[in-house]
Parts: sequence; structure tokens; C-alpha cells
Amino acid sequence: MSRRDQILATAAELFATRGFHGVSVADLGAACGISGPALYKHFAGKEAILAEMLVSISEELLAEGSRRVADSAGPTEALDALVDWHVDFALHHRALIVVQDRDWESLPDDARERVRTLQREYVDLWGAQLRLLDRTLGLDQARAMAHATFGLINSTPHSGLIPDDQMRPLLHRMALAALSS
Amino acid sequence: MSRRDQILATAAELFATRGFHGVSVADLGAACGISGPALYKHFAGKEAILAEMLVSISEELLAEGSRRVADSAGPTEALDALVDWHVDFALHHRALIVVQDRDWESLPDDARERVRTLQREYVDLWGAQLRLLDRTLGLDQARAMAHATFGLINSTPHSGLIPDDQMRPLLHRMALAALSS
DNA sequence: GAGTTAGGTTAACGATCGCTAACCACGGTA
DNA sequence: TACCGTGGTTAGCGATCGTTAACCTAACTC
Repeated sequence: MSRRDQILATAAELFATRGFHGVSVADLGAACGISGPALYKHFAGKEAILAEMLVSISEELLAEGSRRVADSAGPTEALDALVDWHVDFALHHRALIVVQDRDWESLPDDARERVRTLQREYVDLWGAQLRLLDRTLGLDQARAMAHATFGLINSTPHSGLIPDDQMRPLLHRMALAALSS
Repeated sequence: MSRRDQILATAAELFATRGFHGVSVADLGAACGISGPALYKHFAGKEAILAEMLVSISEELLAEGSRRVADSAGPTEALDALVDWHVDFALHHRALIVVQDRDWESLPDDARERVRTLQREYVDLWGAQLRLLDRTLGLDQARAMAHATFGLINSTPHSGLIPDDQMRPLLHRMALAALSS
């Protein structure tokens, strides 16, 4: 893992527990084993670290989500694949999930707009499958259902009460039940 | 509404959108129509504002939740009443819901411990009803299910895609379906 | 009418913030 | 061997932070 990647991973953990404004560049540097100003050899600034983190995970969520939908035979199978993917992502990147919906307001304008666009596409990816299952569902209602399901799955990092191999099927089952209601 | 209450309400809005560390006392004072240092006539410090905010909503959630469970005939009715209460609270206090699970790490030690205790009791209130419905459910599994449901309902403030009178039944239906899965 | 209190003000303090400047060590290369 | 880019260091800058101090004014009380 390059130093750059180490900084991104460490920043995700620190931002997740203390918030973007609650972590100083000196803190972040120290957690990486270097001094604060050394970070500027790898990133343009503190905001640039947050931006790269959030843009890349938004892209990854959307890309793999799109792939899974394309590989599915129908909306039921697609939603199952989407839930599986999102649960897997949330369990493997707890810190990133927390940072994404907590600190995206701290992004510089261009990155914030990019993340918002990617997230909207990801929500609509879910919404489209929901509307194929229920033709009476409105666009915004489908979006709201997708959003609520993200909330359900993303709440995982806060708890961590049971081991992952129990948490995964539990979240999968609850999410599908909520979407099918 | 007293000035004290105005400060608490304004702080909830600002903390919700910019985070605890992202709001200065000067910002908060200005949003209340007074100067920054004037806040110290009403609160011991910035952290004390956050503490009062989070402790009081944790107490309110637990108190009304307990009341609704006590007034219910059985676990199914109790869970329905709990969902109804939580959805109602989340829709009426969007800002507080956001601050509660974003900035509780910024609380001073004693308040953080108090909030954690109240939240644990609230989670167990839900968990107990879930375990009455399904005797095979473990304690931590029931807690995890309650937590996931909070995530589903609490995600509402982020979206706001559809009006409240549509959002309320949607969340209620999804939450109950998830809990009954 | 004098005194007290509640609720404001501005000024300023020390700490900490993000960031830049200046410098240094080292590995690869001409 | 001379040189240059990479990735570090420490010192320090200006801005902003939470907080305190000193002061002011209006309302209420004895």
C-alpha cells in the first residue's frame, strides 16, 4: 500500500470517529507516522483528501451497482444483487460509509457536486428496479424507499453488535423485506 | 420561546448541517441575533449546548417509548406504537436526529455516558418486544435489528423527497416489514 | 431613589487551525 | 561525481477558535 493510500485509509478512520473538522492535519500525519505538513507532498490540502475519498467510493458504489443490475435477469434479482452489494460494501468499508453521509457538506464545491450527482444516479439505479416491480410507484417515492434502505444498511457501522457473518444475512433479509413492503 | 430554547433550536439546525466542529460560537450567536460571547450568559460553553440537546432528546425518546409499550396489549401492538412514535419524532425533529448520531462523539465525557445509557435502554425497549415475538432471537440480534430500523427511519432527514404525509406511512410500512422479516 | 440582577456589548487572550517556507537526506541517473 | 526529484523535517505565518474580562443598560426590588 502506497503512502497515499495509507493516508486515505487512515483519514477515513479518523474522520469517521471524530468528524472532518475534528481531525487536524497534525493528527492525521501522526497517525500515519509522519508529520502534519508532510501530507502536502501527497495531497493539495485537507479538503482534497476528503474529496478523493468520497468521490472514489461514490464512483465504486455506482459502477459495481450498475454492473450487478446489468447482470440480472429481472428487477427482483437486480434488487437482491444491489442489496447484497451494498451490504458487502458497508461491512467492508464502515468508516467510509460513516464519512460519506456525515462530512459531505465539508467538501469543496466541485467535489460536492460530483458526489451528489453520483449518489443521485445510484439512488435512481435502485429506484428504477423498484418501479419495475411496482408500476404504481412514483419516482420520488421510489427514491425515498431506496434512501431509507441505505439508512438501514448503513446504520451497521454504528452498532457492530454481532459478527459480520451474522450481520450480513440479517441486513439482507431486513432490507429486502422493507423494499418489498 | 425563551432565548435559551431559541439557542438550542438554532444550534440543532446549524450542527445538523455543518457539524458541531463546523459551527463557531460566533456563527451560532449571529444566527440567534446576538453576539457570540452572549451565549455564555445562558450556557457554560459550547459543549454544554450540545450536551443539553442530546441528553434531553434521548430522555424524551425513551420516556415516550416506554409509555407506548406500557399502553400496548402485546408485542405486535407495542412495535407498531414504537415505530409510530419514532417516525413521528424523526419527522418533527430532523435536525436533532442528525446531530444525535453524528456529533455524540463531541460530547463531554459525563454527557456522552448518559446519552449512551439512555440509548441502550431505548434499544433494549425495542429488542425486548422483538424477542417476545420471536423467542429464538438472541439479545444482540434483537439489538442489531432495532438499530437497523433506527437507521431506516432516521435516514429521512437526509432526503426529504416527498411530503411528510406520504413519508410517514412509507417509513412506517417499511420499518414494520423489516422488523417482521 | 439606590442597589441588584439579567442579558447584552466589544476587546482581547492563548491555543489551535490549515498551510507555506526553507531546509535536508537519499536513491537513481547522466 | 555531480545532479535532481522524492519525501521527509522544523519553524513560523495569519486566521480562527472557545473563552474570559470589563463594561453598559434597562428592569425590577427594597
